[in-house]
Amino acid sequence: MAMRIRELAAQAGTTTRTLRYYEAQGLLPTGRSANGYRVYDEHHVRLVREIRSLQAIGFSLQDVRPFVECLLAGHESGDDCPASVDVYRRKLAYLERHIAELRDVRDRLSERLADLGDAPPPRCQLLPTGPESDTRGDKQ
Amino acid sequence: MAMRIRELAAQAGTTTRTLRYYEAQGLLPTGRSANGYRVYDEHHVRLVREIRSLQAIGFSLQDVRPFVECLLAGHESGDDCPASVDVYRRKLAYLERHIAELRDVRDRLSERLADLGDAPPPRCQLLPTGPESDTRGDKQ
DNA sequence: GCTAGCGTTGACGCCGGGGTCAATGTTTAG
DNA sequence: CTAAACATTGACCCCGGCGTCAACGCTAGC
Repeated sequence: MAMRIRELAAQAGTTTRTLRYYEAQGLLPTGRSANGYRVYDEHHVRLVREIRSLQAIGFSLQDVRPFVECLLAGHESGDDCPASVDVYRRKLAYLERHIAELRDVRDRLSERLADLGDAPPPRCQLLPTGPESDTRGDKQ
Repeated sequence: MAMRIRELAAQAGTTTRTLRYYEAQGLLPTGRSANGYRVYDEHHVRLVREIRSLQAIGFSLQDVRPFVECLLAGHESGDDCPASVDVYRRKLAYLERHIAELRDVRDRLSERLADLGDAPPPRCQLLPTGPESDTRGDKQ
């Protein structure tokens, strides 16, 4: 089941550039054949898919690292290791905080929107209407 | 009440670099005195504060543009114009979608975390344990 | 032998919102 | 007169996750 980079990209649903980038980030241990070509197999397909799905959930590549190392250490699932679970938990906590904050912003925003119907807009010159009508006498 | 860039930065709680950047983005119409120095007044303080507070809510500088133009058009509040209200509404819609998505992710994540206690981890070689133990015979 | 289509590395570009430096000009206080 | 403290413009740097191009090597089919 050996394959080269283009094939892996196809099977994992990504690009060759991305795979080389993962490798450069230390997330994708890669064998080489005699001519220097990268060689992969179905385990790599699984690994890259894992990375991609974690990314899709919102994990950065740095977040993904523990999962990868867990898989490379021989565990069947990337989240079989405490470091990965930690990442889960931190992400979860971050999500809670973030969701709460966004809700807050949303509430304030919808309140502003609701208030907009009430107050009539009294005109008033805030700035001299633009840079072109230069009626400033700035002698300092 | 005329002031120069450093003073405006202080009053608006930001840096001179940021003010120049806003100006380059067309968000801060700026007068010049005879020596070429930028000249501002209290209206600019108000304007920059408006920009900053909108940014703090999560608006990009592009989002902020309609508010600025609304103020420059002579309205008392930046959200007195339909374009600004539109930005409000789009942001609100975006927030709803985003919050829903994050909640979804959070739920799936906490479910994964909950499942981790159940299944015992059966060992299995996923990849050859690392790049250094090169026991591959890839003659292709 | 030649071309097409793979592969390799290296390097630059992009996006947003500025930080930071450099070289130069101006004003002001001592 | 001079130095400090301000101002100006221009340019490069940062972050993450790649896209894209250049210049080159390998291999297959005709």
